[in-house]
Amino acid sequence: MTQDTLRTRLITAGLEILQENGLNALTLRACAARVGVSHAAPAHHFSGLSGLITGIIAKGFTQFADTMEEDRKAAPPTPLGQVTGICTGYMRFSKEHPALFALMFNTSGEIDKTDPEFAATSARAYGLLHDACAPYLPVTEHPNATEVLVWSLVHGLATLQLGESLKVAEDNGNPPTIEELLNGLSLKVHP
Amino acid sequence: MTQDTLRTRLITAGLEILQENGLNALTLRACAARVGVSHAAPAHHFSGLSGLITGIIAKGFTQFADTMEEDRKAAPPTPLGQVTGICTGYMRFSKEHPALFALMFNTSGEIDKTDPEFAATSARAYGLLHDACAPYLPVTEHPNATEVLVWSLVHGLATLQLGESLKVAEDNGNPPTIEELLNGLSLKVHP
DNA sequence: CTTTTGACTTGACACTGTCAAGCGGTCTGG
DNA sequence: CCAGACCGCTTGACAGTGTCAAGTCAAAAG
Repeated sequence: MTQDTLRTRLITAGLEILQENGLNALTLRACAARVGVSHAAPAHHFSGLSGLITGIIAKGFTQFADTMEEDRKAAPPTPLGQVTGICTGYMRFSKEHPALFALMFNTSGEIDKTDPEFAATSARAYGLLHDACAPYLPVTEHPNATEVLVWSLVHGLATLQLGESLKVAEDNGNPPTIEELLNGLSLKVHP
Repeated sequence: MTQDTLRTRLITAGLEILQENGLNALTLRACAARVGVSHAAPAHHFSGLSGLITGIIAKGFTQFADTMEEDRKAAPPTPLGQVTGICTGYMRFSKEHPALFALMFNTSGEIDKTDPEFAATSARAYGLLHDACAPYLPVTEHPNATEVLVWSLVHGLATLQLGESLKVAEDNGNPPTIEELLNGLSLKVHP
């Protein structure tokens, strides 16, 4: 119990630090200090920094999936409405939690992908996108082509927008929205 | 002269460390040690670690543009051939230099975007993609919609593939290639 | 009541980036 | 010709990081 609450509190502290002070402020010692324990306490609940990060990311994927599901439920029940809702939630999460989003998709490899909690929460997030793409025909002969297309598109847009890379392409105002781009794809539903 | 060569050698050392030992091995002291100077020598040529990283990224964008241009020149001179060549080079660079690619598009914000060398080399890379998309009609009413669509798509695919996130969507073998996905977009050329 | 277990602390270690001071050449001004 | 300033670089220190070993201390177990 005490063990479980400290573990949970450390993850919560990490999420708060991420939100308030950004990615490079996320530190084992900072999490411990925020919770009010010694700097070595986290070692009894996580396998080092990478373990804590894995726990934070697992929790992050839950929030991520919640955000996507929220926007999906508020969208019209048509195939296009559902996938647009998922992608709108995808974009919204990346803007509301930029540091967490960057950490979750960090390719630096400091994350234990065999962690069961991580596997479960990330699978749920992927399942939402998968289901939203299911009504559509594959855009190529590859069976998963449509979901890979949509996922790559929304993820690339979120990442580039977060890094402000897209600003060079915005000679006039804002970039196109994910909703506009999805409309432009003219996806065909399964007959 | 000596100043310029040490600056260049530090950037080269950083690129090598990135390639050989990954992102978290990239260190001011490691770069200095590899070149054979003291740990404080880099401070005379870069404004701290962020300055060195900016220099490495600037050089990285040159290699990035070279890779894209190389594949574009080897592709058929049709609009679809050219944009496919650019995107193939984009994917190839991300696979051949994963750590550098991750660093270049790191949203952690430890990079000085006002650096003139960075601005120049990144602008060249963007220009290649921009030009390859120029023959196509915008996919929405937004004038830059097509290049944002293509850029997001290829960047998302590269990033997700690098982080091995796409593996959950690959029930059967490999994911669709960027070439297949571009074909599936059915982009229309300007009349 | 004693023992043992486990959560947590304390203290140390190597490593990081950054800063101040100093050294040793080279170039300049007289 | 040659003192003095300058500049590239070194040395040494500092706070901060993750990680490990040892110790503390209360609660559970015998």
